[in-house]
Amino acid sequence: MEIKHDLYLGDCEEVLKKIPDNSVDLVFTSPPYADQRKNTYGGILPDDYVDWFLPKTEHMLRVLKPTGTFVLNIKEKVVKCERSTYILELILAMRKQGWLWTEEFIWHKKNCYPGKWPNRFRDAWERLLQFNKNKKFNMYQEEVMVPMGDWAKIRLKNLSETDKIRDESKVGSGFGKNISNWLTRDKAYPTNVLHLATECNNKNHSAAFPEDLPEWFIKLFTKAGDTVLDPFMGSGTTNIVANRMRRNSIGIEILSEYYEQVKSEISPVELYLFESKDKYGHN
Amino acid sequence: MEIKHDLYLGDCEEVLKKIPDNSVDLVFTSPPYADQRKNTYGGILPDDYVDWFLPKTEHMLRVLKPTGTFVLNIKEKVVKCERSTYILELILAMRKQGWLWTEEFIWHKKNCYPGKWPNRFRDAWERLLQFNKNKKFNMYQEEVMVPMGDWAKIRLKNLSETDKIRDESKVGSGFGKNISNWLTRDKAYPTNVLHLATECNNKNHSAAFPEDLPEWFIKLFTKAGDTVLDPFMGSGTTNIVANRMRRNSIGIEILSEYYEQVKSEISPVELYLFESKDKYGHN
DNA sequence: GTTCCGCATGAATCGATAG
DNA sequence: ACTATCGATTCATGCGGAA
Repeated sequence: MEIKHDLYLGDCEEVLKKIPDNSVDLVFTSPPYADQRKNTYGGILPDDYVDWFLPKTEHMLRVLKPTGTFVLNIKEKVVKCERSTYILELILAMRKQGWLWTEEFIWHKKNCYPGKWPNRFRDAWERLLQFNKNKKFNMYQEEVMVPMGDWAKIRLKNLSETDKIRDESKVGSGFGKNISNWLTRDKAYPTNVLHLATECNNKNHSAAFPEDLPEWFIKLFTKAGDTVLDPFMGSGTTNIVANRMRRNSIGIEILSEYYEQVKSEISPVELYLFESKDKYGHN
Repeated sequence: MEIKHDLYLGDCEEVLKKIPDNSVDLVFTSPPYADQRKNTYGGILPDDYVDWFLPKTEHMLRVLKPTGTFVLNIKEKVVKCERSTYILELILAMRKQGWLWTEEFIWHKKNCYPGKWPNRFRDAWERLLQFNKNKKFNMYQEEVMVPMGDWAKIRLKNLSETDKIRDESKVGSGFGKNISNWLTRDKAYPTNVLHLATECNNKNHSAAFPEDLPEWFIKLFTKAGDTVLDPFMGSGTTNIVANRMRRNSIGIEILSEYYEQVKSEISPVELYLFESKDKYGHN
């Protein structure tokens, strides 16, 4: 299997025009938040954010496959003692553009930024907005299952014969139903709340998010050989993870410093021998 | 100290008119969500929700003291494979009404509703939207501090194996690493993410939220003798907790069944002897 | 007094079936 | 085509009775 990584230096809106329609399986990105990272994109004012962002999502909508997903990591900051509303407005505007707002995941940052203020607590969560083109999209739920709670071990350890027969007793307790399903089960599906530390165990560079974050969504929404796009590449976490997971990736970055750094870390083409038990594939 | 509880039977918009301006320290409520509770509250359509709710928040804005806070517990449901947007629109509309959207807390429901669908995971969080009249408002942060030493001991002892695996599956981040930090400090400020389980009452009596939820916000935003209002009282959790915490309360409920039940549980006036070490006061 | 286990019950959501 | 109802699915928690 051949995995490619296309890294572009330039403004994301311009570069996106070069990418063909319906060619991307997952867009995962964390754009510069309003008024943040002033040095890179010049610091977009909260009031201007929607107008600045919409032309870009227009292109993302075009390049995304019908079965693909767009995951947007973002969190509004506080301006004059209030949460900014530009993300709410962005969601409404993107729906008018044709996106479906499928879900909002919460990233709970277990070790969030420290600080103390008289009128608020530390902000320990960010939004992960899921958008789609269609109601039907690819989702590989089994890839992100988590160990089941301990109660299962304790409760289902020694089931009596009557418990197994309880199928018949129509007391819809839910548990009587298909108890046999539970006997073999040691994993549960996760929820829409993700518990991840913010730790960027990167060597030196500060990434906007930990590798676990793109990894989780790449596992969930793509399979090996698919294509992942990050139009605001930054230090390239998404692309590096995609490479490790044998997904093709496209990265766009406006700052040559970041661009060169990521370029030096990822080789544009990697060859993988066919393996019947592909760690990240779905065979 | 004399604590009063005024319970009203009737439509919340009508009853609110009787309540004087600037008389309430905290509004904590969980209104019927759109399209939910059809059997009891008739079920407001998502498209009609903002228009239905705004006249009520207009009154809440009036009755709230300038230093007071409005906490709104709500979560949009899925309609045709998409999250409804009426809450986003409500926030924008309330700001035009004069509210400040100060913060959004997350209630992480550890035991959320089960189920499995091809295109989404279980919804494990709800919004707790904080609105204020002014940038300056009362906030008693010390009252909700988490006792670190004890918490760490208990937490570590009771920590299940799966918690360890689920949490720490990541880079050697630090489960053991931080223990020493916990032991040295007494208390820590919480964040804007609350971890509470929903109450699963085996009894007849069902509440929309656990008592811990209003308790936390009552501690945070009021002191003993202050006044708490819940315009959608339901089973009266907010008022019952307020009573226990020696806050005056006002409850409004449109269904006589709920109204009578709560009325039988709370006496309208309670007298408390002065105590120098008031468990819930701030002396 | 503990610990253990049976059990009911959730602000759910989708797809199929019925009017 | 469009809405209304119903069945199937799923997991964590606290209560209460038993050991």
